[in-house]
Amino acid sequence: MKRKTGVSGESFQPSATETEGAPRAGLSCVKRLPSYLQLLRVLQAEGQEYVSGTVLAGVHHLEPVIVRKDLANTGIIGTPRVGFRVTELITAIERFLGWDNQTKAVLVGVGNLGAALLGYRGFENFGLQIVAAFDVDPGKIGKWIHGCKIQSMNQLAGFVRRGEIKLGVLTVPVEVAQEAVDMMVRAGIRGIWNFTPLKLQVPDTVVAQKEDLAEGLAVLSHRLHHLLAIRVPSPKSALADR
Amino acid sequence: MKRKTGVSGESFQPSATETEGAPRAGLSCVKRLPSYLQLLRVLQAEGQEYVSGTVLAGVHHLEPVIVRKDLANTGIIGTPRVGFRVTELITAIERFLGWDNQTKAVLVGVGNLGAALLGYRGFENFGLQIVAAFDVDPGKIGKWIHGCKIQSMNQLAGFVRRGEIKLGVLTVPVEVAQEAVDMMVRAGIRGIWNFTPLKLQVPDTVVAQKEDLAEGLAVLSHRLHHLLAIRVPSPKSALADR
DNA sequence: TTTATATCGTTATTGTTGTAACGATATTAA
DNA sequence: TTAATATCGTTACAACAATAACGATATAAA
Repeated sequence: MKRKTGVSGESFQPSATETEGAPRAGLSCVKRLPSYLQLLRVLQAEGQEYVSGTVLAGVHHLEPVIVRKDLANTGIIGTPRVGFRVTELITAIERFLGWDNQTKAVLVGVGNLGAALLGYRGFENFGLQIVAAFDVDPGKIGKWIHGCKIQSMNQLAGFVRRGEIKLGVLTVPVEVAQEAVDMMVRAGIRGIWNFTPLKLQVPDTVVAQKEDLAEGLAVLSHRLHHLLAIRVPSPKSALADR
Repeated sequence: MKRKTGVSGESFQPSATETEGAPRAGLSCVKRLPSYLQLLRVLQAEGQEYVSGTVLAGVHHLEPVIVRKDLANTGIIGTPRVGFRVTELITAIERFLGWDNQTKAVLVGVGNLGAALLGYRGFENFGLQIVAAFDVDPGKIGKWIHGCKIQSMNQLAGFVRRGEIKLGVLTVPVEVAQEAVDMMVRAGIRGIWNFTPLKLQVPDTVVAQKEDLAEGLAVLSHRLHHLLAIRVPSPKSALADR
């Protein structure tokens, strides 16, 4: 196994800013890892012991080499002609993403979206465990939604400190988003998953990740627009294919 | 047009691999446009007549030149020292994204997430109008959610054909996702906004856009992981900043 | 044993996206 | 009128991501 330290291939980044050791994977890699993980869990359940990068690539319509590079970032090593050990690979990806231990999180803002996220079981697969929900609406406080008691915003800071919660899900109306964020930051939250369309102001000791549905919709609209413009809309052709 | 004495020649322009006219905007551009639009609507409501790319950039923490390039893709032309006319800019972006006319859409799968999306008012700002919802659960069929009647999947094809619906929102459980998609495609749906973690199989007369929450969460986890690893977790420091 | 082949890991090349630089232009101020 | 300046649009350059190419290695077949 070769261990080149700073060759063009993989280590971008002005180096000195990062901590040693980690090859600093690209963003696109990080985004693809969960989809591998999802499939790997299925394979594990089926009792598959090994899986090749080629197979992973096929399912997700990617080039095998991309998969191999992505996986290399997690530190795993495969064997030629065989592939990767499924259990090992799951562990490697989970550790790389910080999903090896369930991360406790609070949810702020129990509207339509907030309630839906509380009810979403899938987060357990992504190392996320929403342990409490907060809102300002007296009509909601005290009620239970999907096994989670809704508490007053006044109780946020205490709860976060006591539980050493590091992660917050932000699903409040955009008008009060920054205010809510300030409270979360003061309470000690270090990462915010932002479902509002606002660019949040946070100190650089906190990371904010914006989840913007409009982005995906824009891409879809734009592509659909082109598609409909290019090919004459003929319902027949859509039928023929599969 | 300038004539620089470049050594490397002029083989740089995006060159017309695409259908005539459009300079073929990048994906990243398309993703940013909605956030500009959101702010522009606010400015319009405030009665602002002009806005500069610099201001737009400042709000979203982007470089002004990126904004100018993005806007250039929509075909708008600004005036130096003044900026862009707000109303014109809104129109240009909406037309570019295909949001100038409300696009009717159906939603398939009224679970937690589906119901939440039905209740989300914001889509009207994105040219999207969900006009019907479908599910297989007899317990849900016939009920109304957020002003939308839930219908049986058997009624999907007829409804889509009669209304000439082109867009579908997919919020079914992953196990039945492909099956639902096949029905949608046969009915004449041309664009699918996919909220399941499955890579859909669609003919190339249909575009499928995957909306993957796990992606964003992965990025957040990974960044948070690094942040917590680098700086010693000290609640004090988080307080100090803003 | 030898050969064929699927797959791995790495490096090289090409393409796409972001940043920097710069001339052009409209408003404001001297 | 002239000078200063903010902003626009474009081009040149740099950083990142995807693709292509290639040697290395483990299994299977001859």
